Amino acid sequence: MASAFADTLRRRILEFYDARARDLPWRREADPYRVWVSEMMLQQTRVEAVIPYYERWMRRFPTLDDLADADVDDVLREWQGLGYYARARNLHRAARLVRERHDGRIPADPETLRQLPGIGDYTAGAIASIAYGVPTPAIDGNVRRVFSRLLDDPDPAPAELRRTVAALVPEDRPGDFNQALMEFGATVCTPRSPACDRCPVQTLCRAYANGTVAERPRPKPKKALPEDDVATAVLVAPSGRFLLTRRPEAGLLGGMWEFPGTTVRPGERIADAARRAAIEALGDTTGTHAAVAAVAPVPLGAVVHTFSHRRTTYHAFRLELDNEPANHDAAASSAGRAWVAPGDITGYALPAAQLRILAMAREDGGSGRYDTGA
DNA sequence: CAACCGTGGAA
DNA sequence: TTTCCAAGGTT
Repeated sequence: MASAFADTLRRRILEFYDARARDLPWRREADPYRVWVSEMMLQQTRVEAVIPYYERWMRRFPTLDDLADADVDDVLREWQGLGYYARARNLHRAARLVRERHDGRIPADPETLRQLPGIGDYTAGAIASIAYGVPTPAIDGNVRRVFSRLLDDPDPAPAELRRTVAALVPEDRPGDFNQALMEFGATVCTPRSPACDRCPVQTLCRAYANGTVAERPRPKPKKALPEDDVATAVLVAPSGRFLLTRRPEAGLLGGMWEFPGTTVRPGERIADAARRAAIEALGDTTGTHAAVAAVAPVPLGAVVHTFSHRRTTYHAFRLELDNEPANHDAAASSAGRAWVAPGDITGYALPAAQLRILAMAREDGGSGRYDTGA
């Protein structure tokens, strides 16, 4: 139906965008690489949180070649604090794939984009429409919410929603239209307390007419967060270096560095678990097991951290070795283990909770202080 | 398809 | 303090 509804919606949403669009760093030029990076960072992440990361990223990796040439550890270091670290790993891997399979040119076709790691339906549509002017929809949480209200549908079916939006995307300004819908959802048709009194499409909104705006879309039932306890060992050498280990690529915080830690077993004393974490992290090749076993773990305190799907309490302990361990080389970091001098810590990508543990370790200052923490 | 995957700001 | 949840993707 090439209806009055469609025409009015297109016109008013684009008028809104022309008048109210925020001046965001990635909107200054439609370079495909810049659009791609911004869309990856914006996945499940607020605009305000992304801006400083985007600016820094573009100074560090100005082009796709700069990114493809970089080590994954440098990429993760740049992503540190932004969360969902698989995004950074996927972006890095995809950059190399683009160079190998697409002659270094980011594809314009949504289906081709969709094949790259980290790019799903939304991101493929966003890159194609914004960077290349391809008339294809880009349906994110904002767009879903906007149409849930416009149609007064508590739970729009993805396939039908896609058809609906696709029929509305204008041939001349597809990227602006997609961004306009998102901008509208983010600044006017917000999840809580939407600004219906200054809504440019209020007269088109069935939920507004029915008084159901606050109930659209229907929220998903929330699940309780599992909790666990992790004993963390801040293992310090006489030189002041401390041990970091790299997490496996798959799973939580994949590829990030951390102080050695282990989940506390039922009935196990937390200090014993911390010592066990240190011993397991040192591996079989070192002769320091006995030394670790003889050291008394000094409690530094606890850090409670809420992830997307679980709450973890890190119980941190300082363990000071009497003798300097052998392998100090940075080359050892390839083995996923590194003795790091305090001044070199900025070279390692650490998750938020680990940075808090590091701060506690520095406050404690070392030998002789016995802060039992919380 | 449901679970997994971070972080921090707002209410 | 707790709850919500944000320009989603992968398995």
